[in-house]
Parts: sequence; C-alpha cells; structure tokens
Amino acid sequence: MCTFAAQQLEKAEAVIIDAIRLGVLPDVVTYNTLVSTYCRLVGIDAAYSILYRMREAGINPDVITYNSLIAGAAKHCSLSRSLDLFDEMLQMGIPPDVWSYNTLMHCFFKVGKPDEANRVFRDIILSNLSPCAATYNIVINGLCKNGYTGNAFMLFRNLQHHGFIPQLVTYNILINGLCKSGRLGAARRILKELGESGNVPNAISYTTVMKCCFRSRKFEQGLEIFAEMKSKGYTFDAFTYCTAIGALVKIGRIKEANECIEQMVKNGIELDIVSYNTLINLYCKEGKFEDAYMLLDEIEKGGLECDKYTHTILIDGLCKAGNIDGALQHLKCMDRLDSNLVAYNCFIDGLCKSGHIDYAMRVFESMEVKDSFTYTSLVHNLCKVRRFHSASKLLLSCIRGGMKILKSTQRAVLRGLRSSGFSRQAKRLKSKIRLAKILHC
DNA sequence: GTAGGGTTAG
Repeated sequence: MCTFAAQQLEKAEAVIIDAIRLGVLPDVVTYNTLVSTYCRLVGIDAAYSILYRMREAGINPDVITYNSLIAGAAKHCSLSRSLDLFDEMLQMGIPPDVWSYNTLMHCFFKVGKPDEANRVFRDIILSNLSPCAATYNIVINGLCKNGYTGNAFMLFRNLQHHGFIPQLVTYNILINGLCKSGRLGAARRILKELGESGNVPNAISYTTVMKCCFRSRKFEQGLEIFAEMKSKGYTFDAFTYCTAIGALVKIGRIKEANECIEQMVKNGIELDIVSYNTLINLYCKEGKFEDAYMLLDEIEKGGLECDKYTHTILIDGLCKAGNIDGALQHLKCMDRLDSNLVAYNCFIDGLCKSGHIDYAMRVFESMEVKDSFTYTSLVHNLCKVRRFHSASKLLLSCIRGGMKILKSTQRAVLRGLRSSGFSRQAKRLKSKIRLAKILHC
C-alpha cells in the first residue's frame, strides 16, 4: 500500500474513533465502506477482520458487506475464498442479490473458468433476479478476456436485437476485446457505431483503438487518432499520454515524445508508476541516465514503488549503453519479483549488443524459463558475429520446443551457413525445421 | 458494492 493510501486509511479510522467517543456509533454503511477500502488497499484478510469488529459492535453484515468481500477475494484471484464467502453468506441467511452473482461470475471469468461463469449467468437468467446492464458487461468482458471475442460480439448483437441499449462501457469492453484479438477493422467500426449510438466515445474508447494501431505497427493510423482526439478537445489523461509517448519512442520520434511529456506536466497530470516508467524509458533511449535516476528518487519520495517494468526498462537501457554492472544491480532487484523473463531477455540482448556474447550464452544456459524472444535475440546476435553453427543449434531447439521464431532470423541462419560454405548443413537444417514444425502442428 | 484504456525485450 502506498504511503498516501495508508495515511488516508489511518485518518478514516481516527474519524471513527472520534465519532465513537462522541457517542456516534458506526453503522453497517460505515463498516461496509471500511470493508471495501481494506479490500482495495490492504488485502482480503484485513477486510475480513472488519467482520469481527462489526459483530463485536453488534452490527450484522449485509449483502453489500459480503459482495465487497467476494469482490476483494476475486481481485486477489482467490476463487476458493470467493466461493467460501458466498457459502458463508448463504449460511448467515443473507440472500444474494444480482451483484453477488455478478461478482461471482466476474471471479470465474477472471481465473479463466468461462464455463463456470456461464453457469452463473444462466442461474441469473433463470432465477427471479433480473440481470442488470453490468451483468451483460461482465459477461461480454469475461468472454473477450477468455478468448471468446466472437461469442461476445454475437451476444452483444443478440442483446441489441432484444432491446438492450449498450452503455458506453459496453462499447469500450467490446472495442477492447476486438483490439486484443487483432480485429482492428471491426474495432474501428464499433467505435464509429458508438459515435452514432447517442453515446459519446470517451478517451478510453479512443486510447484503446490507438493502442491497437500501435500494436499492429500502424503508427501513422494511431497517431492520427491521437491528433483527432486533440482536435475534438479531449482532455488527455495519463493513459492516453503513455500510449502515445510509448509509440513515439518506439519509432524514434523523440522530440515529439518530449513535447508530449511537457504537455502532460503542464496539464497537471499526477504521475503514477506507469507514467514514470514511460518517462524513464524515454530517458534511457536518449541515454539520459542521470535524469532517469532522478525519476527513481522521485518515485520513492512520492511513496510509489518501482515495479518489474521500471527495472526491466533500466536493464534494457543500461545494457544497450554498455553498463552491464548497472544492469546487474537492477536484475538483482528483480529476483524478488515473480516474473523476470523479459528482464533476462533484455539482459541477454543487451549483453550481445555490447559485445559480451559468451556472457550472454552463459546467462542463457542458466535460465530455467525461456521464450521465443530469448532464442531470437541470441540466434540473431550469433549470426551477426558469424557463429552460424551455434545459431543453427539454438534455432532448432527453439522450434523443437514449439516456439515461434522470426522468419528473418531463420533466414539469417540459413543464409549465413550457405555463405560460409555450409550449404549441405543449411539444407539439412531447413528440413529439420520443417519436420519440427509439422510435429508441433 | 460492479464492468472498460496506458509502461519493457527479439
């Protein structure tokens, strides 16, 4: 929990103590507010302990108390806890409302159990609880997040036929689903439909489509959307700025990225950790490491915490600038964090790019988990220093491991073998690749 | 009390 949140929570508790002293006793609404706040800022156990406080004070929890707890457990991806709380609520004789079911459904979708979620959805439809707009939003969102964007789209259309009027958030959910499944054209059509529906698209609708353009490397199209937002007078938030800045950095338009930052600061946007990461990334790409480290201090002073992105961005930047020791320090920070594959991939690529390819190979050997980025980096860089036989070996083990590797990297290995007089090996490698791909079909 | 967008690597 960040310092600011902790202080606010402390203040809230102090107000309650004062109120009790003055003879004003907290009621169920007060406790429910505490439960949801503790869920959000501290954790499910802390929130659950509020239940004891309520009971001690002689106040019975209600459906809202339990809904908050179920949602809190879902937030921490604890399905069993959510289910236990649901049962506990039933045992206490508190009848669940449509929100209890909504939350449970959301929970199933979140942990990747769409069938169970659909069962809850059916229960809502069959029960005498009427589904609300959020019920449909949760189902459409859940289907999208679980890889059933097509079904989500069908449900959306079906509901429209039955008189359901989608809300702005419904459109945004669908746009996001379509974008994430690579259907940029459909997403743009829905964005247009949203504009004609009587709803007004918001920054979220635009930012989602803009991001999708960038992801599919349609940078000009994405930047056009950014410009359109500007001309329509949208107030940008950190999300919009970070999306645009990230893309500008990627295509090397550093000056414009800096202009965006200026605007962002001028507009008084409070920087969160993602915004800081975006800025640090820009400074690293410019080689301004002193500025990047100044931001690290600012993060700490502001009560925020660096995350895996912060360290990964620095590892990448420092390595590429040849500062291996600096990168190693951040890699050590990452050992505490659960996922650091991207960081190691950056480290390997950076080592190669700064001329330490054997060091990179040793790091590679020591890694337990590798992905196609790990292999591609090494294979590509081995080709660059004309070590085609090692590259060929790694390329094959990558494909045999069922991972994809860039076509250009494959071509570089084959071309390298041929050009250095190993045409037969190249031919053999090609057929081995073909076989490995068939086996993984 | 609920649902939607942003940052890293080949």
